[in-house]
Amino acid sequence: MNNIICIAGPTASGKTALSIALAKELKAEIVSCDSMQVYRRMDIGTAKPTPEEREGIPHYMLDVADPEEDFSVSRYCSIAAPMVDDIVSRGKTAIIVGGTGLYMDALIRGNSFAPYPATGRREELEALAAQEGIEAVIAQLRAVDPESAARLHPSDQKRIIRAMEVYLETGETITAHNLRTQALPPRYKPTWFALEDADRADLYTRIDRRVDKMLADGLIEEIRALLASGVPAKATAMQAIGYKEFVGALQGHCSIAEAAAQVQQSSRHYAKRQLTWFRRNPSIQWLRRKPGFGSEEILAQARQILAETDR
RNA sequence: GCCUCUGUAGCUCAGUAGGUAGAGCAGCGGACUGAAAAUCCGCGUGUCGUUGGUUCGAUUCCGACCGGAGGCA
Repeated sequence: MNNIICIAGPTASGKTALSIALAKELKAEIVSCDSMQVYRRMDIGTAKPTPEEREGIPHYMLDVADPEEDFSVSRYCSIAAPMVDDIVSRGKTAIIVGGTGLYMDALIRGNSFAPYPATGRREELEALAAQEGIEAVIAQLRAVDPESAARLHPSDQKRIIRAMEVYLETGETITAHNLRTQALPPRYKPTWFALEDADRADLYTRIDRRVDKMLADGLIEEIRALLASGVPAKATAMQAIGYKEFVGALQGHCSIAEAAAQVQQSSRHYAKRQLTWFRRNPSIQWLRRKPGFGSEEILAQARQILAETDR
């Protein structure tokens, strides 16, 4: 039974169109898995499906946070998992679709995460790194969790600090935590799909066009409204590609045209990283888009694979 | 028409006192457990414009030619 289907893929690869077409055929409901579409009032720049595009299919995990809030994988899972369970309990299929690989894997595997430090410890560690250098933090980490200290690249300050704070906060090293949680059986056993262009250049062309369209659809106005309503320019949500660059332009750091080119560039890089993430998932069945393929050919591929796995 | 500068990686440019060349960006590959649209790592052969000459050896020196930029008329 395919009562849970995952659709992954890079940005602008056609995930939304496929998910809705499939949902109509299967009478399924859609659970978004996107770290930026969770934010309200960020619609154009996140390519959130519009109410019309949704064609009446129930969508979950869209607009579940305000842009000034900090969101996280763990928060995503804690809201999304009950929704998936609910859909399945009603005898329906849940289609989990999105490009945030970490969120999707965590939701499927049912990962548990070490708690966020509430004590200002992260700030302390960041201050230590700023004053004495990251080596000071690495030295601390090496003393309690030599595996992490060796595994993490010295430049990856974010993960080094996180590894140290997990230990300080919980008394368990992140190495031990990961080993323990990864040994747990996965929460779901979905049918996995991911979209990829046979020719990468086609993807990049689509990305460029999408950015142009976002601008034409009023992305700048959306960002202005966000800033005007008090969303800080440094909020996590404002780190989103397509937002941070135009915020810079609005602050006078560059022209809108230059920012747009930067958004296209960042999106291409991001798409590549997404592909890298999904490629290591051996369960994924790749739907390859050849030049000239429309959504119909992709849907046909998915339909065929589902028919085979359903037997 | 004459003079000067210029032609090296997809792009912008270094460089070789003659021993076939290297940065940034792009591109490609990878990592990833409470910021993930974040964060981080790795990968540089290209007719050195074309063609003659000098030389053991030329991308490097000389000539001609073909592009490009500027100047003088």
